[in-house]
Amino acid sequence: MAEKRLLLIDGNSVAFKAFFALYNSLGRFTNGEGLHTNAIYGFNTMLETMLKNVDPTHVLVAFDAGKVTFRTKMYDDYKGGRAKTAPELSEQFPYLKKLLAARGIKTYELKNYEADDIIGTTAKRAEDAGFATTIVTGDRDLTQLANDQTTVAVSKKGVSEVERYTPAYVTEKMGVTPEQIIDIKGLQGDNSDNYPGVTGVGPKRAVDLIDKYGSVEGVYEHIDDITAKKLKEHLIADHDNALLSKKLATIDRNAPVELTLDDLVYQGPDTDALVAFYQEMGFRTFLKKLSVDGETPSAVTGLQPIDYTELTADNLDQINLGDSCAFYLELDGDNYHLVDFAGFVIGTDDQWWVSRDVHLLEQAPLKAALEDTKVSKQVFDAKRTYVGLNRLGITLRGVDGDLLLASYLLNTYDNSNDLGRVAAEHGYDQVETDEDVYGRGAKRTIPTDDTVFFTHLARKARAIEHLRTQLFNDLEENDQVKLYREIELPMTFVLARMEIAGITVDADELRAMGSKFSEQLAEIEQTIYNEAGEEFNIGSPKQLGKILFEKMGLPVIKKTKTGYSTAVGVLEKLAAEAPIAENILKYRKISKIQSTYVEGLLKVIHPDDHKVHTRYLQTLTQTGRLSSVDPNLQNIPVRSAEGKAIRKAFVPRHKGWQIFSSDYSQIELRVLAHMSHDENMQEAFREGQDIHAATARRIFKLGPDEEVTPNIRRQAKAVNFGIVYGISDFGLSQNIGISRQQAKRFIDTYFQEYPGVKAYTERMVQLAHDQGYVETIAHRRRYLPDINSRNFNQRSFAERTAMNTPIQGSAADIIKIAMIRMEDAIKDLQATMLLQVHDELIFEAPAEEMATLEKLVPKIMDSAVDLEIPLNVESHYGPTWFDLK
DNA sequence: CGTATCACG
DNA sequence: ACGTACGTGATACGT
Repeated sequence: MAEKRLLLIDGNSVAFKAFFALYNSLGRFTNGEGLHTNAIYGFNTMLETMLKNVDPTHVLVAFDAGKVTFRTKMYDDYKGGRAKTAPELSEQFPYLKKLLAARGIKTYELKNYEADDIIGTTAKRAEDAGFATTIVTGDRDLTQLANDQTTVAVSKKGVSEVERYTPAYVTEKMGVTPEQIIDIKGLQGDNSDNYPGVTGVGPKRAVDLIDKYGSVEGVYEHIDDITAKKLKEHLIADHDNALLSKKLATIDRNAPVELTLDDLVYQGPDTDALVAFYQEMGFRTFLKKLSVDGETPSAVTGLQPIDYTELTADNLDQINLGDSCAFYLELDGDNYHLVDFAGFVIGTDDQWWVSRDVHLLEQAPLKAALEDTKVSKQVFDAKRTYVGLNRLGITLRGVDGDLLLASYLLNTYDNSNDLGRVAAEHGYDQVETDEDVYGRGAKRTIPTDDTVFFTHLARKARAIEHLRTQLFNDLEENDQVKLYREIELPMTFVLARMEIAGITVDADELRAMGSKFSEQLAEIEQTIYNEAGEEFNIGSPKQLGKILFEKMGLPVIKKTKTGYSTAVGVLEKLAAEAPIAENILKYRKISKIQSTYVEGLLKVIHPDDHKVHTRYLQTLTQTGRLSSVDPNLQNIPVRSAEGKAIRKAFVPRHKGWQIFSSDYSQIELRVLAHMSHDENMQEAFREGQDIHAATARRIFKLGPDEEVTPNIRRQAKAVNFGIVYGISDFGLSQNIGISRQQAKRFIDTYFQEYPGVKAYTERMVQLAHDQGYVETIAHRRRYLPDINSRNFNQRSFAERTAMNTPIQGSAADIIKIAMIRMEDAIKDLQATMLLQVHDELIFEAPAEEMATLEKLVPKIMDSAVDLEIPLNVESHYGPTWFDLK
């Protein structure tokens, strides 16, 4: 290692990168005063890694001085048209400088010059003085500075990871030497810095030309050797542009930088200043890293101490909870149906009782308080708490506040299952995350140290009590109190009871299917090996790709990031000329069913009750739908005959009982008809028409006597789906295998025929722009920050979600309302509601209740909300989930 | 731990 | 010109 090592950092560009790398977590990174800290956090992460890796003797962070530089004098529009820096980022720069000062790192900016030029100049001086230099930047243009003594580390997508550009690596990666980077930029220009280059020359042609002729000047010396006519014309016409662009791209290595290398000596941080800074920013993790030994945690973490009392059988009677308390049941893992209990905390008004012995909860006065509707409980994740207590024989009642639900409703991105995280998102910093206290992944354990564990529990309870008012005020402000009180909170207990009920799965049936599938798999496997001429792992896309496209020489239809695509669409195209493709598809289908459904389900059948108990995640999706895990019972096969057979194993829990199911037909299109007020679409639903056929008549302009063929109905159905998903001509064309132009004509005609729908899509996008979010009929919100993104993809995605979320989310609202009313409606029956699959509810009940359910369930479902058009519900029942008729 | 694939609405 | 359908979860592979 060289004796003198210089670390040079491009301050603006790294901060920018850090800001966007952590942009999705913008909400999580704010300090007590509401200052955003994501860029500072990311920058500091980068600093820690680079300081460790480079171990520099000298450090400098260079910043841009302002908009006007010598380059803007050369070219007025340099960096013109750039959107203003986000205020959430600009506000962080002063603090970034404060961080650097505390770390003992020099910062520097120079009027009329950019950070690049300071770096280029300093790097050159360092080279002359025999330094080894590392430049850190987010901007690949700086790789022009790479040479034997200087490496350019360009930060990758995350901030702490960098790609190190040595001259050899520059050539490998970009196809030219570091010195030639500026020639490339000269020819191709730079969109983000807003200078033009030569028309028609992109990265590919630029590299070709520079490879051949060495430099921009070289290209023009040999201009007559260029045979491509158009290219030559453009080169001649844009000669001035090319020279100017090259100049603009060239980093000035002789800028009047006043700092000498001696000014940059790095002696490490001022620890006191750094601790103070981390505290100001609320950087807990960084603080922890600083406190190696000796220091008391509270001084470092900024956490106030907290008092608590350990409960025992002897002091139980001293508890006084009054009419309201906070409660947190700690479990040793995610699956609350199975995992061990770890302890609990209960209390109010800074009186916290804690214990590891959950059986104390079964005794007076705790059990009574937990079951008393008049003692209002504040919790975090009521469903988890309800199921956990149920295992102890306690029925939780009187829950008034669920912080997790409230937080999710306020912002669907705040869906962490960790109280500490959620608290931090709402600006409360007096509780650590479980990850901080218990560790992560395999290393996660409940601490054996009572003080550590109980302190954390007490802080959780205090956080629940503290945050309650704030979150409820926010709900009120958003007009979401009804959504919380009348939908999500009651829903959580309905779901808890469904999860506890579980659904019976016939393991013998599954095992029998499993052996049949194994035989089939063995047979197909042999056929495939014969066709391929060798044995290989069919389950490995990589090995499969080699066989199909290299050994067998089949045409490559699509590529993925890492190699050849072997997805269904590709194999279907290949099937015509290669029978192996058909067999692979068959193999895939069966092995999917075997591993995910036969083996997967067998693993989670509870040995005592022969049931599976899923967990519905109520605070995960961005639309308000539920999701189902461990196992996922919302994706049990139905579309293929082989897969559907799995449903034979889902049976009622008693002999003589039946499985009963009701589903909304086309609920999303009906919601669209309602929200868009489109008269034509509403008419179709009011008259009970087949909506896809009706759409087909309209977009294909069929006369009254013309027949809707299955094929045009299928196409119309795809267009209807497309509309719901936030249509694009490309997406539609891909889906039904037509040309993009054809797809565009379909969409145009669709919007002519359903003008209300067109207006709806435009209205939702506009709304998202104006208020930053869209809403469902029950005021569920989804924020769409990307709606104003300069990135086309991100913006387009946000626009499609703006159209889709109110539809999908309102449908989710509707079935939730139905489920809550359903519990009450069937309370006198033996029927039990078991599953929800987005637009479908599944029950088990004695055969003699079928007739009742057939009337009752659809009635509750279709009257859940009052829309401008009717809802339609269809019901089926049978001895297993497979045989519904 | 990320990627590809495929199961569902 | 950009490069796409919306919302999920589980499994196997390979780094």
